[in-house]
Amino acid sequence: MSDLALSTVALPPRTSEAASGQDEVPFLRRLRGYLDLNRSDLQAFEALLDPELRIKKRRDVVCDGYEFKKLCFVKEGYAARYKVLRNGKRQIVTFVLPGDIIGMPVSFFDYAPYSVVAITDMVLQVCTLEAFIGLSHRRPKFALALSWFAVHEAANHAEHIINIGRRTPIERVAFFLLEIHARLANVGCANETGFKLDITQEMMSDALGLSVPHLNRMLSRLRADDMIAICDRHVEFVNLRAIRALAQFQPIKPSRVPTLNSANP
Amino acid sequence: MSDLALSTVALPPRTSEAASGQDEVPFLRRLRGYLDLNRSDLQAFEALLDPELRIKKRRDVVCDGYEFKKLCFVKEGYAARYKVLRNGKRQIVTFVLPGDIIGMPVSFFDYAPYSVVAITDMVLQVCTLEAFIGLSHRRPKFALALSWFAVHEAANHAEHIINIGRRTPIERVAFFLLEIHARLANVGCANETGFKLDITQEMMSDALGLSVPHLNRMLSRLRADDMIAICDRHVEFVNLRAIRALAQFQPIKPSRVPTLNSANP
DNA sequence: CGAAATTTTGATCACGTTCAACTTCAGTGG
DNA sequence: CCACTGAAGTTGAACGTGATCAAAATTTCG
Repeated sequence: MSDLALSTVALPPRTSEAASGQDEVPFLRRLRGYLDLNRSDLQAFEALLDPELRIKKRRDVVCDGYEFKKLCFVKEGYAARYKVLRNGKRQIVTFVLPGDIIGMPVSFFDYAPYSVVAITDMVLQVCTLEAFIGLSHRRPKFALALSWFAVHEAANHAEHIINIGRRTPIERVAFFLLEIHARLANVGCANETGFKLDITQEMMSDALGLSVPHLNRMLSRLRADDMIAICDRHVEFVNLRAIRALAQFQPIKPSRVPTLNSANP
Repeated sequence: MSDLALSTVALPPRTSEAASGQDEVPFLRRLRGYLDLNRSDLQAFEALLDPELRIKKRRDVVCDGYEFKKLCFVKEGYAARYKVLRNGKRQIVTFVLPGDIIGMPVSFFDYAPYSVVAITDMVLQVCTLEAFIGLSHRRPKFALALSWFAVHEAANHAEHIINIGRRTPIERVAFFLLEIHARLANVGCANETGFKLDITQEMMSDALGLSVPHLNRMLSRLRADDMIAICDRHVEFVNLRAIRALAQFQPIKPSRVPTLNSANP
């Protein structure tokens, strides 16, 4: 519970409440998975943020080929990072979930190499990349957190590569569902055995490199085999053990940033 | 040869020479693509390094499931990061080239999520992850460099996802060759229009999610269509424009770390 | 030089794409 | 309230691509 009981403890209960409470924003929850943040860190971080930004479903947040230099911490909603090829085919590189950062990696390039589209209505906390860099110089732990973030992202991508490269379609779909569930659970947006899947089958197929009909058949088969149950976009894992075995799913999560005897310049 | 000319030595012209010279180690070349390093930075970095490590071809450097907490900066040689599935199929997530870091991302997990095998004999510069973290606290620019590194890696993975997800086999192979070439060229290990490809077709097929025979046919076709020429493992792009068009290849490289008015703690 | 690894070629066939039609459902205006 | 629209999900049939298996040719290496 009280991961931050150690902060400084100046204030009575408020701090620890907000610090570890259910109502914390997903991004900070994610950060706390990587390292400890004291109250001063939090204040410094929050000082960077612009007012909350609300994005409508279906809006492109980032456009392939245009400059974009912001970090948008996703508080609510889903997005998809994608690219369309000449032949009209679209590949979704990854789904951006609460606790993820839109602008990672696009803001690290002169021109965004991908587009990002909002799948649902979204709420974002925004700061400029420059501001975050500034913070990183003053408090290196934020730079390290950024590294951990990026590494985590790379590892997720690696899993995705393995998934579409060498798994059969049925395994691929199973793995995908488990992965999304794990990522949502990691930021407190899913329960033990199920989650809300606000993603159309067309998008899933574009993420998994399958055709829509075939993806549909695979989902049907998972249902027929009593692995999952779907009721208006809520996915429930009926037989978690079985589907994990099928997908050969192993949850991926980076270790914490090692804490030395801290900053001594 | 004189990669370390810059180490202690207080000589005037040597420094700037070594700083941008052809003979610099690939990793530092890579770093310099992200940000400026002064002599003091270099010394601090080199102080972390263990003696050079030589690895024999075919050796596993990292083993899936075991702890590994080092950063190995590749000076010479190629490696492959991979995972094998239950059915015996292997997916190569990415090839590790000079200037890359073995241990990224595996060292950021409690247990390595992938294996890494040396494809050729290798020369590595090694330090512990902890030591690098320490340096990052003292000099935040290294933490930022690490972020840029990880982001670059994630972006390369994203390209790989797009490649195997939505490109046809022939485009896939073409893209792959262009990508490897670009990455080698970025650290000075390839010439304008060709490069040494020390990777068996079996490995390529495991990276691209194709069968060996089919990969072979695609390579033949690229040769027949006068896109490439291969002479004992040296690939030459005969018609660079054509193959780029075929692959829809766009080189990917992160912008530089923005320099504010620098560290003011 | 012999053995093993790698590349190349061929024949067959299953799998997943493609294309098409149909269903279901939510939203909208007459 | 119902007809209309468009998006999303579902099902079927036919086709073609790329996997699979097998074997030969070639190269690499001990």
